Amino acid sequence: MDNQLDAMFHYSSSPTSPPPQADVSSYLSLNMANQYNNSHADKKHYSNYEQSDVSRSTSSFSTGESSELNMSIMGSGKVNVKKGEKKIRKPKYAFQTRSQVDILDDGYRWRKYGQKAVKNNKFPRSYYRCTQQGCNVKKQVQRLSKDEGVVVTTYEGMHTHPIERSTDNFEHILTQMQIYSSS
DNA sequence: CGTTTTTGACCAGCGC
DNA sequence: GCGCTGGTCAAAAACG
Repeated sequence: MDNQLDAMFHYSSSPTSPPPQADVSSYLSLNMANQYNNSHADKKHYSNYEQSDVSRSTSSFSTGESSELNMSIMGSGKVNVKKGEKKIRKPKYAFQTRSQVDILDDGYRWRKYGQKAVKNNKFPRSYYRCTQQGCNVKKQVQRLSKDEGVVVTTYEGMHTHPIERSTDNFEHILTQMQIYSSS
């Protein structure tokens, strides 16, 4: 199989603050869209994201461990993650890749914390979280029931620590896909 | 034995 | 207000 790679960048509200992941985009010259493309019967609530915000500047997870502690009580619900923030707008970076495997190693260590089956999709969606303390980066992987070979990876937040493994950039990912595909 | 995955339950938001 | 969907937690199982 020819390792074709179709990557698309969805959403982006930081005009003056390119995330670390952006370097990946530069490699493939991804196209940026201003709207989050959901399935068909979407609720388009994703468009609620504001522009100017955040993100990295506010979070600064340096001592963000408290955020996790706050969520210790389920009854209290989630949210309230930011102490001084009133609204929670987190940028998402959807990454659509053509691959038979959903485990695209980007150099970070992820811990799966949930798996839910979504409607209109036969395959469940997996939720991952960066294992590094203080790094609240989340990632979710979903496969399209229509095309098994298409995997949508959505990154949320940005890492505040160096990658343990060699970055490899996207080239290595491509190599990985080749290996998996080859077998 | 420590860490990650699995899985069910739960909560919040939205639509009806 | 109820039901559906999506997102998260947490306990136990699985894995090295």
